[in-house]
Amino acid sequence: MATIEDVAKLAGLSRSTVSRVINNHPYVTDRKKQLVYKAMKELEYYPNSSAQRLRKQRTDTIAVLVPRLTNPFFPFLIEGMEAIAVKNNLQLLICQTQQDKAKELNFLNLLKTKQVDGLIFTSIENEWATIASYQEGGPVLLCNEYKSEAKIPIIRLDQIKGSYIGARYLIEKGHKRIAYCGGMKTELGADRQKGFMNALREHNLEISENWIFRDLHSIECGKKLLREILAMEIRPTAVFSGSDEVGAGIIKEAKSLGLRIPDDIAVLGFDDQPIAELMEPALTTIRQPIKDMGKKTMEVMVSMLANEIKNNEKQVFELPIELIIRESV
Amino acid sequence: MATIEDVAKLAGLSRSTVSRVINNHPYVTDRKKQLVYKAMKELEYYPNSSAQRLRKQRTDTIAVLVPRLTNPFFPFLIEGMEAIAVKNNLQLLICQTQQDKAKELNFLNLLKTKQVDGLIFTSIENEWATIASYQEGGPVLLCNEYKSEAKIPIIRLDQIKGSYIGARYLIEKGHKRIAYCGGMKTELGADRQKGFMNALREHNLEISENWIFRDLHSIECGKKLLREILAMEIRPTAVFSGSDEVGAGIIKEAKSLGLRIPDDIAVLGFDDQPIAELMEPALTTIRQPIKDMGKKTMEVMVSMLANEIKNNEKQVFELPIELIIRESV
DNA sequence: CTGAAAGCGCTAACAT
DNA sequence: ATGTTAGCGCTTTCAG
Repeated sequence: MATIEDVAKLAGLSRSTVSRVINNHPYVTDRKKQLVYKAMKELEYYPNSSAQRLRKQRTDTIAVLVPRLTNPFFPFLIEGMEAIAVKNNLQLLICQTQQDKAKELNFLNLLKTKQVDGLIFTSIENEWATIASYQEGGPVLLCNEYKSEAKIPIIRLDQIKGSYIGARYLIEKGHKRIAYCGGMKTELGADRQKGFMNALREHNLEISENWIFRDLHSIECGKKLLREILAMEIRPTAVFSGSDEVGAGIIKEAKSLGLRIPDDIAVLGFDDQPIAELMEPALTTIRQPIKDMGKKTMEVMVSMLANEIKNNEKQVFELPIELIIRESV
Repeated sequence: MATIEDVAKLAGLSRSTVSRVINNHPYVTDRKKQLVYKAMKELEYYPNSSAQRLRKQRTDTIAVLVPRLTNPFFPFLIEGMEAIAVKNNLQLLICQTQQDKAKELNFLNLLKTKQVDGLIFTSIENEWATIASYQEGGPVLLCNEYKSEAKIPIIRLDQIKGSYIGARYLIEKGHKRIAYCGGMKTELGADRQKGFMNALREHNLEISENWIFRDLHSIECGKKLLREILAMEIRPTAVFSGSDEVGAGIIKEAKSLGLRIPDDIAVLGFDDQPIAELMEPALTTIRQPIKDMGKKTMEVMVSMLANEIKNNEKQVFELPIELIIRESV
């Protein structure tokens, strides 16, 4: 493989000049520029990116930590991020944590080993205190999930409001016994539950402990949840399902058991993913502006790389969330 | 940031020795090893990956070109690849071509600039002749889509057989007028159509040109396709839809127009993605062993990196394909 | 078993 | 406007 030296020799110039044309620096005569181009072409020269990175102390790469790509939420989020990244000549390194603490920590080393210039969390597995120490490696920011202790930019939705309007809608439709499905390990999960509870409290409704389901994410989980509900003596009449996947599973299982939706049981989704609209009945759900959130996140990252936004300053960017009314409630 | 030099000084040793312990070389006294570990910890030292790459002339990274991550087929494929990659200390660089020729070509430069050691195509936008010249940069292989001219390993399914068994099943169910949906730009698309046609020919059936649909991929496309079919004078009674997304769109639209499936129109999907089972009626489809294909692909890549499989030798690995009978046919 | 030294390929002062 | 030079941080001969 040809090196910059080979190009310089063939063009009869110095390495510096070749480097200048590679990097589009000014002050190079057109004539010499052509000479360089010709030599590069002749030798099929391509700059070695490791050498460039080592020398420039910059990789123009951003790590994006996601739990898994098979959850369609994240590909959409990435699509938004990438749209802005390409405009700024940044490359994304997509890292699947598989919800594994050790893997997440491992990916943080990308920052320490200078393999990436910045890092974006879209989910958080470890304690924030553990993660915080990695910040020296470069800009770190939070998208989607968040920790209020984190002194960094956060791009998120108002989850309290989201679940509040969802729950209120269920109540307005006459439901008094509503099951809730959502995690409590994350702050996002806690906020969602808070919003849900706020709506219930406003209407003097209560929720019994066994109507609360934790850590359900998949279609299968939704099916199982429905079966559990059906086995209860006092059954909820509606489920706040926390994700469109779980909601879809509930609907699917309900129908195969001969239940009518929303008459026998109402289902509210979360996210507004493609399946929401495909279900029969179509899933009423809470829409998150996923792609916009991705875009905004990358815009903030770009600003941080340009030092326009400080690394260690808390700053919350909140995007709107809305209820999409279909047929399942 | 601390460098290897700092660690060496603090430990009272040479850079070479420190490097040896970083890379787990034999022949380092335990005592000195401990000294090094202690110093590394004290200085919070992490090796600079650009420097390592430059020196080792290796990145332990494989580029994976996919059209887009929002098509759920690809996240599953990647999941399979990654399972094998992590076991072999390889990192994946996931690249979305967005089905753009120029973007695809651009990603090929990752090989020339030595940013990755190998590259995997899961879709192909450019002519093979254009792509072939990039092979010098390192192992290149084809997964899912293929070009028979390509003199490299190919991991694929028997698409001719897949669509043949699908079409035969439709015929066995009594359908004589079957619409076909699929691309012709790729060899994969051509093979699928070939298998489909084979089945028709065996049963002396014909297909009229306007029952053939091209380049449909999304749910929306499926909906539109159904409307077009309904506007025809002589309507097909079944659709070979080429993907579960398109199939789902057809079903959704059919139901909202009050048609019964499969009585009024039968639908056959392709892939067996999660939505296939969720649809009402559930989608009969042709299952591709996506995850296994990903795994096999990465296994072959590992062999190529170890020079166990030659770079420029054609070799086809074919995985099984099967019909999943549900309710839509 | 350990250290000295060379150099991977590139860019950016600095000098002219 | 161009060339000279000094590294970026690391690994790997080679010697001992």
